[in-house]
Formats: sequence, C-alpha cells, structure tokens
Amino acid sequence: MSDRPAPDRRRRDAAATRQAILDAAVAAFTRHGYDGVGVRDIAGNAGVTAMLINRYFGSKEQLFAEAVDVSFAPRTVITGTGRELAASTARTLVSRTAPDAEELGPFLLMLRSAANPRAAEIMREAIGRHAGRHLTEELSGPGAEVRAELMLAVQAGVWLMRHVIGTPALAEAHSEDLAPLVTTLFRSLNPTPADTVPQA
Amino acid sequence: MSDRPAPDRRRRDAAATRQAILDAAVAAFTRHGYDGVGVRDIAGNAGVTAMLINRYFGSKEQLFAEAVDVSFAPRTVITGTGRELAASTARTLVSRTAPDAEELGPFLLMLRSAANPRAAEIMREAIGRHAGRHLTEELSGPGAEVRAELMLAVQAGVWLMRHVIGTPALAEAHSEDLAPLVTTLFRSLNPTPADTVPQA
DNA sequence: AAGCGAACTATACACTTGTAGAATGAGCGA
DNA sequence: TCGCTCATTCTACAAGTGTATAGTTCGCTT
Repeated sequence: MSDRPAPDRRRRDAAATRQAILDAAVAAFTRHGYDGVGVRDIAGNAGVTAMLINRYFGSKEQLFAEAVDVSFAPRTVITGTGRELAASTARTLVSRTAPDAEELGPFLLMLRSAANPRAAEIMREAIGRHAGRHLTEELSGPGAEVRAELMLAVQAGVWLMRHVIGTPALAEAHSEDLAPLVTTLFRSLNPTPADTVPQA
Repeated sequence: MSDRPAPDRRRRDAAATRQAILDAAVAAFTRHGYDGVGVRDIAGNAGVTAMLINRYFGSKEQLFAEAVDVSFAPRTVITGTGRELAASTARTLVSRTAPDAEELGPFLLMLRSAANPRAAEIMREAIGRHAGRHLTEELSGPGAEVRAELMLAVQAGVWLMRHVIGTPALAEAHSEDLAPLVTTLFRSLNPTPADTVPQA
C-alpha cells in the first residue's frame, strides 16, 4: 500500500520529517480512512519508520486529529459568496467529484473515516472549528447553522454516491447536466437574502 | 463488543442458525461497518462460533453481501408517492435520524462500510438492484436516474451529519424545524410531474 | 577531532484478524 | 439401543495491528 514513492532521503530535519509524515497521513487517511491505514503505511510513504509517528504525534489518533485539521482548515468547502454561492459551490463540487478528478479533500476523509466513533468525534470538532463556522457566516438568516450543516450534508452525500460508492448515473453524469441540479439543491438552502426560508 | 445478548440456545437447526447469523450481521455491520466488526463478534451475538460463518456463507465478504441485500431490499428509502413523496420521505428521514431513534437501516450500513472498496462495490450493486431502481420509477421525467441518486445522496448526507458525525445544529434540531427544509430539498429534485426540471 | 544530544531504527510484545482442518456431539431413523 | 449424519466447536496458523523499550547513527558544537 505504498501510494506514492518515498521522497528523497532528508538530511535529519525534525520539522521536515514531521511535515512529511503529516502530508502522508492526510493522503492515506483520505484514500483509505482511519481504520484502513496502518501507521507503518503512513510512515513508509513518508520515508521513515512507524515509530517516528509516536515520537512526533504521540499516537495514531493524535496524528489523525492533526491530519483532519489540516484537511478541513483551508479547503474551499464553499466557493463564491451571496447569490453566486450556490452555483459556484455546485460547480466546484461537481468537478471535484468527477471520476477522473484527483484532488481529494476533506469530504472523502470524512466519509472514509466515519465508521470509527473516535474519528467521528474528532471530525465533528474540526467541522465546528472550520467549515461549519465559515459556512454559517455566509448563510445569514434564521436557522443558518442548520442550513449550513445541511449544505455540508448535501456535499458529503454527493461525494459518497458519486465518488465513493460510484453509483452509475451519478458517476457518469456530465458536469453540465449535474451542476444545475446541485445548484438548485443549494439554492433551496440559501434563499436570496430578502426571501424568507421556504416552509412546506 | 456484544451488542445484544445471545439468544436462547437453538436446538440444532441449520436454517435458524443461518438466519440468526444473518440478523446479527446486519445489526453489527450497521453499527460498526464492514471493517469494524470481526466474525467472532457477529458469531458471538448469534450465539455460535465464528466457524459457522464460513460454513454457511463462505466468507465474511459473502456474509456482508447477503447482509447488505437484506438491509437494502425491503427498506423504505422513500415513502409516499407523487406529490407527497418529498414531504413524506423527509418526515421519515428526519424522525429516523433523530438522536434517540434506534431504527438504523441501510444508510448507516452504507456510510459505515464505505471505506472498504470491496464493500462499496457490493453496496453499489445492491443499490442498483433495490433502492435505485425503485426510486427511479417514482421520479419520472428526464434524468430520473440522476435525480433519484441525488435523492439518495441527500438522505445519506443527512444521516452522516446528523447521526454519524453528530454535527450539533443538525443533531439537536427539532423535527418540525428540520422536516420542511429537507422537504424543500427533495422537492427541488422531484418537481410536480407537469413541471420541467428547473435549470440554473 | 571528540563528544553529546537528537533523529531515527530494530526488535519485540500482546493482541486481533479471517479462515483452514480435525474433532466432537447431538438428534434421528432403524 | 445402535449407528450414522451433520450441526457445531476446538485448535491452530499466518498475517497484521499499535506501541513501548532499547539501540544506533548522524551532525552540530566546542
């Protein structure tokens, strides 16, 4: 399970090694999930021995926590603002979940690690710290938190069905056909500021 | 990890034992995912030894395949028909994903097993065989398959954020507040038959 | 060049995993 | 009551898990 070749041997550099481990961890956890990777795999991809993980991070769990933080922090869970938020985010989501796309990201990490309760807890906290807060600010109005989390839910669901499970219609759908549908979904969660939240 | 007490000892009855194993497997895979349970756990909950799993199902993987089929087959992934489909399905989804609800179901099984590629493949096939086909028939019009799978995606996403990750706003939301939002989501995927699919 | 602290590795342990093969024991027809 | 069949269990194995302890070697400082 050596997803990528070990980088050139570093001259002994603690900071660089730590970073290499963290990078390898983000990639590996994203591809295989928390329980799907062993510390030996991660260390191997970083070009070191498994023990260094404990030395620099304390445990696999703490490494995961840092990897989650890295993956969730700067990522563009939403793109665009105001009226363009829905369409822009939908386009980004659709293009990133395309079968050939290779820019993975936090949703994949979340989906593939969700089975582990401790991992789920760690990810919940990271969402609160990063994506959730950010999204809530963008979606004004009553119940912004709930609508923000629903928007995350929709994105996670699309990632799941289109990229992880690989449901045929969704996986093979063309971007130009899929984006409008997803845009509609997002818009129903983010009505233009003057509107009120639609009630059923 | 003995989630439920072993049932009373059966008199030697191959069919009943097989069924007991299958029931225990559905429960265990739903709660912990494919990689999160061992055959010894499942067998223990069924009141037998791990070896019987191989005897009756061939392997853990084949047991999982049967468990997936059982879990996906008769479940009500959608409820109601026509104009009531969106609101009815939303109500069901919201009540089932409530924090205290204890009727689990196929979405949890899917989310918690998604990390394993082989499990994902098995589940994709089961969806095509059951839920996907059923839903597509209900959602007429062009692109029904894609919209059906998007509807599954939304449901999976809500399950994920509300029940698995436990994102605070969604987890604590009252049903009467959440159901209308989800209904809106579903409606945008299932416009009343006379309408055309909304374009962005 | 010597010494020392830090970066890194080797070995090992206790445990769990899925599954194979042989042994056991219950229940039923005779 | 015997004896056979098959449901069920026992024992075992090879592989893999996370991590602790102890050892090795690099490279900077003096």
